[in-house]
Formats: sequence, structure tokens, C-alpha cells
Amino acid sequence: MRIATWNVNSVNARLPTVLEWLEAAKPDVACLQEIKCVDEKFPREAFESLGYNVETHGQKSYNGVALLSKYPLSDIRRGLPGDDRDEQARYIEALVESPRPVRVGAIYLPNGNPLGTEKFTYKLAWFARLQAHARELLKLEESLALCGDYNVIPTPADARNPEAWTDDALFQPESRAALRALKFLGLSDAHDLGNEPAGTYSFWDYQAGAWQRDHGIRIDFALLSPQAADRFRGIETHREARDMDKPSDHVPVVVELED
DNA sequence: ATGGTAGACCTTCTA
Repeated sequence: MRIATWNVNSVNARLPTVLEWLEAAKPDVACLQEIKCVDEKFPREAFESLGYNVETHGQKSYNGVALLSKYPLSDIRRGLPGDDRDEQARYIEALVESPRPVRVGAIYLPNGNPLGTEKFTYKLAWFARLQAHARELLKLEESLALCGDYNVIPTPADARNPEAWTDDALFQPESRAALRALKFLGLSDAHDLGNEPAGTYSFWDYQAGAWQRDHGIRIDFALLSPQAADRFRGIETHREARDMDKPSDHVPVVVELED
């Protein structure tokens, strides 16, 4: 069972790129972030033609997340609990009904820039809600994969130029502590279970030749419950996707669990 | 020190 996570930066602008990658990589499940459209404008049929079941939690222009699965999806949750007034579409979760089921959450954590604004406080508040929800999910003692764009650089080793991120919300001590607190509940970053080398990045900015200079950061992860971590078989970061035509600024990360 | 790019879309916001 292979589960991909990919911030596609507009599913409609990226459709040929995303379809080409899915046809080649053939993940069983894909978590998409930043679809940047409402549910009605999601190109559902294109993914159904590739054999995927589709569930979306969209929003006009910004954010938006989706789950694709070759297995049936049930127990769908749209949005994180804890704030009924939050209108940003950043979380969708479902039970993937494979022979050994896996609960999968697709996460698009707030960016939080610039510092000193309500955007950063929203990021930390959203993190707290995610932690509370993860605590509840872990009580189920299921195979669970919380996958997505966490918008956090966990350690200096996860940036080519950590100094460049000193004043960025992605590398603030509070952001990094919130990610650690989430993991301390009992979640394992699949990157740490695999043998990916330092310098395995998942995002390169479109600006200032970041890709050409390999000025990347690792901000896209799969966090696994103990039951899922026990099934861990491997992880692949699809760096080559950054060189496709009309690439996203993020690349897919694929985790394989034992069937 | 600044701006560099990309996407949605009503002109500026988000990243």
C-alpha cells in the first residue's frame, strides 16, 4: 500500500502534470493540498478515469485538500474540529478500506507568514487543534498516516540554507516545537524510519532560482501511528517531479506500508 | 536592500 502526499499548487493549473505523475507512480492513495478550487470545479472525472475514488474539501482560490484512493473511502471528515468559525479548507480525512485498513489525513498547515500578524497566531492555533485531533485518533489504535504540507522545517538539516529562514514562520522555534509536540504524542516521521539522506527536500521556491541552486526545504511529511510505523516498508521523495513541465513548487512524497 | 515567480481572478492576496 503506497500513500502519496503532494502540494500541487492548483489542481486545475497542474492537471496534466499531476495525471502524468499518477500514471507513472501509481500510488494507491494520494493526499493533495492547495487544490485552489471549490468542490464543483475539482476535475474529479480525470482522476476517476485512473481508477481513483475522490473526496474533496475545496475552497475558492486558496487552500483546499483532496483524497484519491483506489480502495473505497469511508468515515470522511472535512475540516479539523475545534473552531466552527474557521473557513479555511485545510484538512480531510478518511478510512481507506484496503484489506488492512489505514486511516489517512491530508493536511495543509497554515504558512503563518509574516511573523507578528494574525497569520502566525492562526498557524499555532491550527497546530493546537491538529494536536488535539491527533490525540483522539491515536486512541483508536489504528494504522494512521497524517500526510501533508506541514509548513515547518523541523531541523536545520532540513534546509539547504537554514540561515535564510531565520525570520520565516516555517522555521520559528514555536513552529518547530508544535511539530515536536505532535510527534511526542506517538507519531513517527516516515523520513526518520527510512534511509533518506540529509538534503532530501520537498519544496523549492519558484523565485530566485531556488530549484537550480537546490535551495530546498523539507516541509512535506507523513507522520505514522505506531500501528502504521510497524508496517513501514519505505519512503520515496520524487525530486524529479520538480523538473516536469509546469511543476508544482512541491514534489510528491510516497510512503509504502505493508499490505 | 530589493526583487525575484506562480496562481487565482477583479486588482490584490497568498505563498
